[in-house]
Amino acid sequence: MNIGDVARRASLPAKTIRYYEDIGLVKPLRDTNGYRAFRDQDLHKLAFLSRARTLGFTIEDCRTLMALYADQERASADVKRIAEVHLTQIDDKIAQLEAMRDTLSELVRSCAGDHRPDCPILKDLAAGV
Amino acid sequence: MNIGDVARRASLPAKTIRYYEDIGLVKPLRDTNGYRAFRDQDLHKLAFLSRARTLGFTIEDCRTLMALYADQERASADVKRIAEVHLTQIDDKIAQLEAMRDTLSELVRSCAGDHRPDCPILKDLAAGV
DNA sequence: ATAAAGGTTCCGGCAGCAGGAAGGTCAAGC
DNA sequence: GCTTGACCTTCCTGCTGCCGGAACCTTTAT
Repeated sequence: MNIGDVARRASLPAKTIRYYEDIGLVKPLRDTNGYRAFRDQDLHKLAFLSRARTLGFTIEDCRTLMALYADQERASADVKRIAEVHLTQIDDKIAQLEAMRDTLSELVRSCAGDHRPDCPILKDLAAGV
Repeated sequence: MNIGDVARRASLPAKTIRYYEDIGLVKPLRDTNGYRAFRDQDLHKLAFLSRARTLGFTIEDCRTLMALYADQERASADVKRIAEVHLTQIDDKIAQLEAMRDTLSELVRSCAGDHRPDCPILKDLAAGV
């Protein structure tokens, strides 16, 4: 398979796949013409990556997860721990965004949004020092 | 005021303040020794920036918001529009993170997390192609 | 023969800073 | 007067996870 094929099948941009090769996440063979030659195993890894990235795992997490996936002797506890830490970070991020949203939506609600200069949003921003 | 003073008062790292000067958000004077000399007006701008960044506005949004703040002829509608767009982006981001969280928490819940290799999390990740 | 649609490498850039090197400056204490 | 330590300065690199584009080669179809 050429890069275009795996790109379509793994739903990843070709650019991203080249980058993943660069950082050693996947190691396709090479045809005599210099084209990357992907095996099923490579496609499988890329699909794994695609899914893991969709779930928000960092590239480094992905690297670890793939190593665990390949290791028949792994303990599911190791996988779970990574997912739990990641989950916590997601929760933190959500909380942070919700705090922004709450403040912002209140400010937006209280702003007339007309031609006049008076604006509670700017007032809030400038309220600091 | 030196950079350390405003850093403390605006709760911003000195590094960040230098960066803001670099990109033209604030223009402190200079003492004869080369030190930045911040006026109250500069401090005020930095506090404004600090608050706006806390609410997640991009630097470019901040630039626009500060211009509107300075413009006595502004229409509050212009400010509100920026805030609304930003709010929408925050909502999108939250929705995306919640989707991740839902999937992930279910996977974490279903994983035994013991010494055995069997792991629903990895199974999900590899389920693609 | 040529053109379109693939592929290749390499370089630069994005946001929003942080870290660190190498050095100048200032106030206090001995 | 000298040192110490806390400031300050500029400059350069690096982070995450790619994307866009240039300049060029290969394959396939007409």
